[in-house]
Amino acid sequence: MGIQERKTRERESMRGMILDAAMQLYLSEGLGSLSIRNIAEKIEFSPATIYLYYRDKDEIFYDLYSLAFGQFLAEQHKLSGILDPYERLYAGCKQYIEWGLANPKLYDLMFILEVPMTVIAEEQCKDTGLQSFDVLRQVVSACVSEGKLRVKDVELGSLMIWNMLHGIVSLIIKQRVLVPEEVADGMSKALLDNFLLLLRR
Amino acid sequence: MGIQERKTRERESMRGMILDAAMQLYLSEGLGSLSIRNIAEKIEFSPATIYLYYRDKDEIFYDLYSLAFGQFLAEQHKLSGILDPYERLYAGCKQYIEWGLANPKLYDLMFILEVPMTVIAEEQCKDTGLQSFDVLRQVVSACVSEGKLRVKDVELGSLMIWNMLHGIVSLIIKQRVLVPEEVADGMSKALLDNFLLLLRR
DNA sequence: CACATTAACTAAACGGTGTTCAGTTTGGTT
DNA sequence: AACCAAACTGAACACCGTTTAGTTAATGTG
Repeated sequence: MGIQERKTRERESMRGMILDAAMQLYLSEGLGSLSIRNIAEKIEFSPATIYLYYRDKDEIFYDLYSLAFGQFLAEQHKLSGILDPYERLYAGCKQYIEWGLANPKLYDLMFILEVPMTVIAEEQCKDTGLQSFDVLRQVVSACVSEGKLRVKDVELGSLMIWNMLHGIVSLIIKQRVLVPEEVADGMSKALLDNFLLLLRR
Repeated sequence: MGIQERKTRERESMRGMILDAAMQLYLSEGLGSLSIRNIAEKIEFSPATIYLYYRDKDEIFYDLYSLAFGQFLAEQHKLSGILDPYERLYAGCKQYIEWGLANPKLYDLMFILEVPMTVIAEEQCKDTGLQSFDVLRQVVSACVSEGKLRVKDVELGSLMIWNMLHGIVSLIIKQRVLVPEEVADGMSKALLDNFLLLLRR
């Protein structure tokens, strides 16, 4: 058992090294420089070695996706202490936008890039996505219960909010809304405020 | 002059062939198969020949982007006959979503993918984007003038609408909202209706 | 018509990519 | 010391975008 455990521990640490190198490379050099060979060079192993720990590049990519999602969810979780549902909703939306604008590459990974889903990972991924959406749905549900939102259907209302948040973040990130970086924050906040004002009962 | 014209005509027709082949390849096989070599094979020329008509792959990519945008704008323009501003706004939004869901690859090109902007193309591209946004801004402005929308600032209001539309389309397209294809249309319509109901005065 | 010039085109190469596989090195067990 | 299995890698394959030198075809000119 001890040996088995050590083996899996070593294996996991190697996967961790690979993933770390990949994330560093992706964040600093961009998607174009995220190659198996570059990762290999960074961790000072041969490219072939990576394939002993990851089936293919997609699997690494999926782990990057999970990593990003984990960071995001951790941030969102910090807001769970806010008791008033509407306050929590507002804070969550605000943080969503700010986090997305502050971490465009991670946001890309989570919501924009084609994450090549392995059959195995697909369920897992669906879960991660749903988990995140559930947080939103619950807070919206609470707001509706207190009669604070002009929302008939919780599902549809939550989706609408998410759509708006994603629209704001992704169009700025992808530079379809051309706005100086220092203005983006203010503008997106104004958009959010106006939108939630419409929703508020 | 006649010769000169014929030359440019031939040149343009060659560019057209390349672009056609590229678009066909992109639509049928996806981004991964859109390679210079594949395009060359399709038009039965050597890969090097393509570089006599296009500086690099990015320039082809930018032309694909323009082509997609042109199609989209043509569709939108068909609605300019609708006189009532709110009707026109509603029809435009509905068409935006339907077009996006029906042409996901083209939508990708226009609003999601990193279009590598050449310095020359950048202004042109900004124009195309602004032109499209202007259509929206004008109709929103008209609606506001008639007092039909709860929108204080036309700019912000237009942006908000676009953000919502883009959110709806892109999250479905990128499969972050997992919904069977036949349901997507109905759901997105419900989202749009609910949203515009909030906006309507 | 014959020759010179120019335009159109391509074969081959360079350095990059993901991935595979035969072969070597290494560490632990008998 | 001999063996074995695990860890690792060099070299290759088939792709990619792009460049360059060189060939072929078309044109203009005497």
